[in-house]
Amino acid sequence: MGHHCCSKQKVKRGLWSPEEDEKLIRHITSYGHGCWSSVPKLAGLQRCGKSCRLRWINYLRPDLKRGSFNEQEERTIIDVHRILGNRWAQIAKHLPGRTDNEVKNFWNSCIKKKLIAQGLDPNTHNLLSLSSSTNNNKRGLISTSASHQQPFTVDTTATAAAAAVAPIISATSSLHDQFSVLNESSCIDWAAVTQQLAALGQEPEQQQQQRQHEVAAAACVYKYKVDDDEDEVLLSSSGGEQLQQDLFDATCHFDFPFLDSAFIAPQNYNPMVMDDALAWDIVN
DNA sequence: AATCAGTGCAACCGCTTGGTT
DNA sequence: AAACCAAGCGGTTGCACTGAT
Repeated sequence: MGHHCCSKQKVKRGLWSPEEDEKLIRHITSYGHGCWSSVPKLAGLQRCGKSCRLRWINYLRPDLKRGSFNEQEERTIIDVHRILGNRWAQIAKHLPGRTDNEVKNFWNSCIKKKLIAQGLDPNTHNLLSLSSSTNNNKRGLISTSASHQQPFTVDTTATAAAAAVAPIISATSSLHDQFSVLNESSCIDWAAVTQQLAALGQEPEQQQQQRQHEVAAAACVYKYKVDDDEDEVLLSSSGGEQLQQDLFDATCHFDFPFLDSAFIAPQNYNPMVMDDALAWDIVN
């Protein structure tokens, strides 16, 4: 089966030779790539434009960082994946010098297994035992973020809230059965979560910090709701007020806490939506 | 030494998105 | 509005490499 994009041409497939690499590098550094479909002809390559583009982006680009992922990068991938799901290109944007393909491969070959070994569902980041029940819920809190159709869909039922907060609580070992953080009105009592974190004084500082960031991230996701019909983000406060903003506006100006302790860019983000101010408190 | 299974990664495929005509 | 095209994206495949038997 040939490429539909270049079925007319006789194109080479498979691994690239050093000579082909050199031709592509020479061409792009001299003239830029312009229209990719014209690159093979101009560069003297018997490849399709798509293949050239991929080779350049994933392997030849000079700003690529080679070598294995470090601990910080791994942490970032896990944290961003928890929010965004399998949106590799988006995740890669948080890792300078890394490509979506690289992140995806690293996830599939390494991180996934680590999470499973830790008893976590790599798709939902929930405990494996909880995931089976929440998978039936089409609008699970963080789990549905794996679908790029509705990346921030939120289920505000108590079950979903419990599922969301479970990995955070369970990860703090002794708090396994502390689901009291969920109050009767089906909302997560973030202040209680914070209090319980504070009780973890004996936890190593770094671990404590990580845990706090996880709660902050979960708190943020909890605040996002996607209106299926309008394709807009509703940022809702627990008081029932709603602030509507364009999806892109909202996400573009939002700094996830695990990436930067400075957290949210206040000039672009309305702090009123963080009504219980957990995120501000625990980070600042 | 030969074979086999497992793993990691580069590359491909098909679909979607966005821009242009 | 429809058709077309290029670029981008995520899932999947294929192959080279490695370690175990």
